[in-house]
Amino acid sequence: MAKRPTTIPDSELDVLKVLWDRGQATVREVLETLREAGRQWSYATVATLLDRLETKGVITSDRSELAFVYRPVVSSQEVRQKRVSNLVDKLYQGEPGLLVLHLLKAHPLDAKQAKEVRAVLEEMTGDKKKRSGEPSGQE
Amino acid sequence: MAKRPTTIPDSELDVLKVLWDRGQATVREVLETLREAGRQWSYATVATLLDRLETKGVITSDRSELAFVYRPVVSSQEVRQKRVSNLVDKLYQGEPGLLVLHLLKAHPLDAKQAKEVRAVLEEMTGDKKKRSGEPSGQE
DNA sequence: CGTATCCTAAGACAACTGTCTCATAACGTC
DNA sequence: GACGTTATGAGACAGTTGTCTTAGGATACG
Repeated sequence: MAKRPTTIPDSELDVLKVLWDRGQATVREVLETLREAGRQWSYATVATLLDRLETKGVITSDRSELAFVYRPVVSSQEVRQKRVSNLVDKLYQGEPGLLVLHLLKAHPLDAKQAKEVRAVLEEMTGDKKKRSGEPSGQE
Repeated sequence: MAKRPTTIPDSELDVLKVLWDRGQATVREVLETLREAGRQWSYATVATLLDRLETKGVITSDRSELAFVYRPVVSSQEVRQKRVSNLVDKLYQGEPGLLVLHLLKAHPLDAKQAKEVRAVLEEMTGDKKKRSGEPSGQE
């Protein structure tokens, strides 16, 4: 049977986010960070989550020190990309535009972001030439 | 321990989508529709999925006929809304604007949708007065 | 050395997902 | 009214997720 695609459940995502933010961290550091953010997990829970992430190949660990140091292997970009695609496919008939409209209608943007969005739109329609080689936007 | 929030996994979502499309359907009808769409599930699988959806309160069944007729209770809007919120919270720091930007950068819209988006933006920034009474977007 | 402390390993365990098998009840038809 | 068709019901079963317990190894420091 076809191996299910690697999926990152919510709890693992919370852990992964900490690694994205700090670049790397030990179990305890992740734990502390999450504690501050309100997640009341036990040490073992965090360790398990990190372990599962590593098994999935999403992060690696440096085991040369006593406490392993974990580091992300995939970027938040990649994960976001995947989640968004999935959402669009499942609920927006594969039409990202529908999701954009939905978002704008449901949550008004603040002025700054509205301006940014408009800028992107400009570029898209005004500057028609396909800039397909664009190296996937950095934020 | 707090009951986990009602979640609709992908397979159930596929079934639910059929109900949204057709308004209502029996197990067999759902099965046929999914078959045509390429989903090779057994009758029992579809029945289970419908059953689980009903348990979750997402759909209801009319049991007066031999074959139960299932009908959605929650709209696609609601489900979409929830999924999007979750995505934004988990991966876009609760900032819908970031997701919008991401979407626009990653997938150019076609002209029609671009225009629509612009229109929504206009309304948002130009017409500042809170028109909160707007009857929650019909598509 | 002794013992408190921190770390990982192993795995438990219930709930949820993905899928299916089998039993059994209702129906339609000759 | 017996037979094949279709339906539901019950539940099996492996894999995933959410969370933790317990055991045992390494470290630290008096």
